[in-house]
Amino acid sequence: MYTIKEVADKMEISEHTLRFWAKSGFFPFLKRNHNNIRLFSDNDLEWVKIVKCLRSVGTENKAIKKYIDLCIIGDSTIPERYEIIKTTKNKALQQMEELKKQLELLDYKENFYQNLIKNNLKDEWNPMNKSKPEEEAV
Amino acid sequence: MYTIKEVADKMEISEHTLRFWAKSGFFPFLKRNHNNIRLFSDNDLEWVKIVKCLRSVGTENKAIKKYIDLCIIGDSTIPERYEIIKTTKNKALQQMEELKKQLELLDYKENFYQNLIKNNLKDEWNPMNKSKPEEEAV
DNA sequence: TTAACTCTTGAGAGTTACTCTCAGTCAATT
DNA sequence: AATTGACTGAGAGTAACTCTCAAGAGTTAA
Repeated sequence: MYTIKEVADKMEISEHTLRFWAKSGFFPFLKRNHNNIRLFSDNDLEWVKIVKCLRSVGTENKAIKKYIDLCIIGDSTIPERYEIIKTTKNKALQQMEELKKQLELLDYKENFYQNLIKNNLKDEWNPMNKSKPEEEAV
Repeated sequence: MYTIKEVADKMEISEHTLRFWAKSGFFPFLKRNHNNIRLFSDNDLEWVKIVKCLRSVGTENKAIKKYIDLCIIGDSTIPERYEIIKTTKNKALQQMEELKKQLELLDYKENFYQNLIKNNLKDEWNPMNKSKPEEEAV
């Protein structure tokens, strides 16, 4: 059993966020001790993991709650949960592609600046820069 | 020259967001026509591109404004801009790793549900499920 | 054993970055 | 002349945190 702080450290999620998620109903089996303090079981950690996963792919909290509720309902909702996971996975793959594209731009910019620095900031008028250098030097 | 709607379509950013970014000072050279309507040049599109890139990697708007301002100041800020790009790139690479990790979990879940469905939802008591199936079936 | 320190709690205010609504302007079409 | 459609700014609304605060336990140090 783990305190909220331990879970926060272990999962790299702030205590605030964990409390917020708990209040949102994301950890339906989370128990408290006699002092009203939340104690996370290993099973609760699995819920934290899946919530973190869904959030990191941009799933809205409302949709996460829906998934959690489907889990609680039980086996009859397995096909629906399967669809949600598939959709989420596709979203993640799309994000991967987008991130790759942005990394290409960042690579380009990195090289661009590196060259300027290597040449002692003197090639302001390389082909990248047209009539008004300061407008182009994005 | 492009209207805000054309840019919105081309770049897959909402008009609202573009106006919000414009008001935030992210497009310092953006001009208007005689009817006060924003007209984006190809150069303005480059600014949209870099802002979209920085945002998609989670850079705060305040930090983006700072980068834009450095661009406007000119050549003396090249080393600083270079550092920003490098830091941003590292952040993007980290996000890539995180996304890969989450994709593994989603793959696992996908297979898990697929198996349940293939076996007509009958293997509720496979090793994944302990004493209380509904608590484990995350 | 009292004081200091740490961890936790809930309530609620504050923040970021949109996102949307609305009333109004303007140009072009019917 | 009336309608349509793109655009405008101001400002309200929203999601998901993020932070502050006062209060209450338990642990440790003098």
